[in-house]
Amino acid sequence: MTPDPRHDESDFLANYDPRDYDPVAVTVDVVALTIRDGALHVLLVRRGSAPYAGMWALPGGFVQAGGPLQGAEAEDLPDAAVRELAEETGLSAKGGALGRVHLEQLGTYGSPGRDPRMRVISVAHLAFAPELPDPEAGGDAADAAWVPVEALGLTESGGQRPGTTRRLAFDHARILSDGLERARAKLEYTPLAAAFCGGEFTIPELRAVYEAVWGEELHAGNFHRKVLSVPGFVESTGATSDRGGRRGGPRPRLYRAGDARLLHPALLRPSREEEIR
Amino acid sequence: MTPDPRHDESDFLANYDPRDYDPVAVTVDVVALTIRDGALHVLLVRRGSAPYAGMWALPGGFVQAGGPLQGAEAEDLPDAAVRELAEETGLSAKGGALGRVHLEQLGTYGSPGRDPRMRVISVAHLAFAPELPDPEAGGDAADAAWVPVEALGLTESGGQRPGTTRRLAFDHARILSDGLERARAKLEYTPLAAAFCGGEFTIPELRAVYEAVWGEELHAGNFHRKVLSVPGFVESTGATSDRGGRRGGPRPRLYRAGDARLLHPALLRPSREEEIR
DNA sequence: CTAATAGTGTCTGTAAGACACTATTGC
DNA sequence: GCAATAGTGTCTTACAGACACTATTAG
Repeated sequence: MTPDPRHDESDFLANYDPRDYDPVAVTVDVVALTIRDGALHVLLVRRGSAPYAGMWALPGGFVQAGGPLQGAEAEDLPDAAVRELAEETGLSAKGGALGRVHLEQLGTYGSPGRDPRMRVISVAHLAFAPELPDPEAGGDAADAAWVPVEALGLTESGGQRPGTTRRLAFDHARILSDGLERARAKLEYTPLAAAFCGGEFTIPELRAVYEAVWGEELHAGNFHRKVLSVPGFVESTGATSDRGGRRGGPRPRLYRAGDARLLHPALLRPSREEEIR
Repeated sequence: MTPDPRHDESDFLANYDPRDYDPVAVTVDVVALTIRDGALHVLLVRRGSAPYAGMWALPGGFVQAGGPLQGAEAEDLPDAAVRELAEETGLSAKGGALGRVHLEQLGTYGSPGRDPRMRVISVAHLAFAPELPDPEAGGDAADAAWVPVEALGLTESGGQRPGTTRRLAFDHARILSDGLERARAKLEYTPLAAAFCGGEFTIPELRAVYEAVWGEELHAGNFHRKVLSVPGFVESTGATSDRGGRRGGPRPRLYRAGDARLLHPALLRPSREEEIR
């Protein structure tokens, strides 16, 4: 427990000059997912300035470091993610439309050369949102929209198929692919599918979330029984929806999210045989 | 697809001056785990300089940004993690003792104030290693050692119990707790337990890995059957160990890691009932 | 009316966990 | 010899998926 006397903290700060170091920028990017018309959508902005001007990108931007030069308060990473979502889409943060989104860290992307301007480390986040209004472009964004994930032609290797009209900037195709895989996995063992619904939802609505994220049809009867059998997944409100299914059928009952943080037993995807090896 | 003409890339670079921005530093830290004497150990270094001089910390350090000031090549995040492991422990990288460790990104920690010197964003990594030699302190480290995780008195909330002698610097107790939880979860649905063993191992050795990481005893017979029944988890070498169990018993057969990347069905922890809510 | 849907019942195959048992080893 | 261990057999229970069926709704 003998401190090395070569340095102490005041010594470091007295001798430290940021101009001695090559600069690194830190950004946050957000993969914000929602369900619209039964299909999985991601929030994208069209870039208004170089690099990749005109291409589509995940909403994001620089983290406020805090310090004397820019005067802004230092912000935590999740706060930066929410701020960027709000700034570039016109959606209001706390208490507003963004108040009910689930947000978690996805991963950090820092390969040299991923941004042509300088060394940029991006901390990607993943958000699950209930149906939100159309965004309004703001900040550096020339446009902003909920885009069907299907239309982006993502490949397993983190790229986009040739011929896809909406091209993604930077390594955002890779980040989005990773976010989708995380979302698919999280639906298996957490109750986060409910984060895509509002406060109250029916079991068929919940099933539609699973089908949209997994891209597979599920057996309605077995799904219904499974959801109710997992302790804490959903709890009944006692009420009944005021409409039946889209093309007929009885009025489903209403539920809200339960208090479980993990699903046990998990709700596994039907066809995972291919991914195992 | 009309680029906003206000900026182009050369414009940005011509007007960009890092001195206009508050500096941010990016570091990598590594939670390196191994099994020694049937107990889970983590690699720690004792800090030789402020801040937190004399306290223990995860091995880690600044990422080489690349650029004219320091002259170093820009390095990718995983490469930085391996380099820091090598520098601070004397273990040799590629091809050497570190060649067979599993390394993955754990998460990024960037709360303002987590480093008293300046704004520091740390990209934490998680490593699973087979039994490695004792490390030799290097770089800024006054000491380096494999430390039993049990001796660190970690609490669920990411702190350390009062009275624990080895105190962890920065938010490293939180990072280590997160790494342990990730490790426990990964053993359930991936074959990564084999990364803690050498190239060949017996089923009882593999069971000892699970018991050390999960902190629970497993039923030997059922574990044996389960491991062999999961396709691709292990494959037989045909050989037999040259010794029986520590206190007698037949000589177990030898296996090596199979080609599965996911375990299906998963090998679930026995007592997860408490964690669900 | 017709077709689709919500919700429940039932059956079957698979797998996990408890227990039992044998054969083989270290000490 | 004794105690511990590797590996296998068997039984019970739980659960996922397939199928069937009824009641209720939209159009």
